[in-house]
Amino acid sequence: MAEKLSRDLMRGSLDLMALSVLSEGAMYGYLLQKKLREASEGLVRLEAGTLYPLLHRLEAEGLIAARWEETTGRPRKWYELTTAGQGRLHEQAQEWRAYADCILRLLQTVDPPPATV
Amino acid sequence: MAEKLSRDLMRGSLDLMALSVLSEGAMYGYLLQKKLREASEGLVRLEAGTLYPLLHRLEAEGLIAARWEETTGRPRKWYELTTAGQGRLHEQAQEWRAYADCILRLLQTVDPPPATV
DNA sequence: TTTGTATATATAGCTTAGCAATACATGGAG
DNA sequence: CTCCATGTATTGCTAAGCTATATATACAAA
Repeated sequence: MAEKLSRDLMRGSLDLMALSVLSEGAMYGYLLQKKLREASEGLVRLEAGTLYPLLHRLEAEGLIAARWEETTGRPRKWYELTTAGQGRLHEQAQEWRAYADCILRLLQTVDPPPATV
Repeated sequence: MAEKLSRDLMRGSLDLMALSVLSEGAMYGYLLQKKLREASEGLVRLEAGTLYPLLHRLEAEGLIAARWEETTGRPRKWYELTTAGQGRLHEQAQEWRAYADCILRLLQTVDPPPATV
């Protein structure tokens, strides 16, 4: 299992990651947590104290919609992307790519990859 | 001029960016601020209230060393990478690349680029 | 039956990074 | 002389992620 990323590195990208995973389809929190951990190969491990406030915040912003499912077995709160959430996802994805390009360009001058002979 | 990145996006990467720019050579704060802004094409604009506490923090961690230069013109505080700082720079650069790979992989499934015909 | 564990959600409080606002001082241009 | 870019610094605010804690259920093991 890869080492977990530092908390500050993930800051500001967790919204994007959550929206991204949720774009696969409706999901409840605990499942999202596991999916994100698997999709990131263990790099991103959301703690419960991060996960639920995050979901509440996204819901308050109207980016995801929640629905309790209490009939089948254990009660779970299912979330899905709203139209606004899909829009935000694409915006943030684009911003993130620009951001990554910028940093990777910076790092290139610092830590050049081994010359290809 | 490109739009400034959201504050949270940069969080956790500013240390890396500062160390990265400082790896070009000794520099004082105000110059670092400008260099980073130019190198990022305006995406990363450090505010003074971010810049100086950041430098103090890096110095307290022993990653950069400071020296006042008061003889020539305006007094300036020059910083340069320590050996520890160079090590940290390479560590964080590697961590950052892993992080970027992870997110870009996530985004790929979400927002596939237009098919190349 | 009881006990333990993974599942499932939630919140209070702490820490900390980036920022706005403010302060102070200097060099050079007009 | 005045104004502005330069140059460093600090106080206090905000907000995100985390730790710790709380609560409750399904299921398996003893």
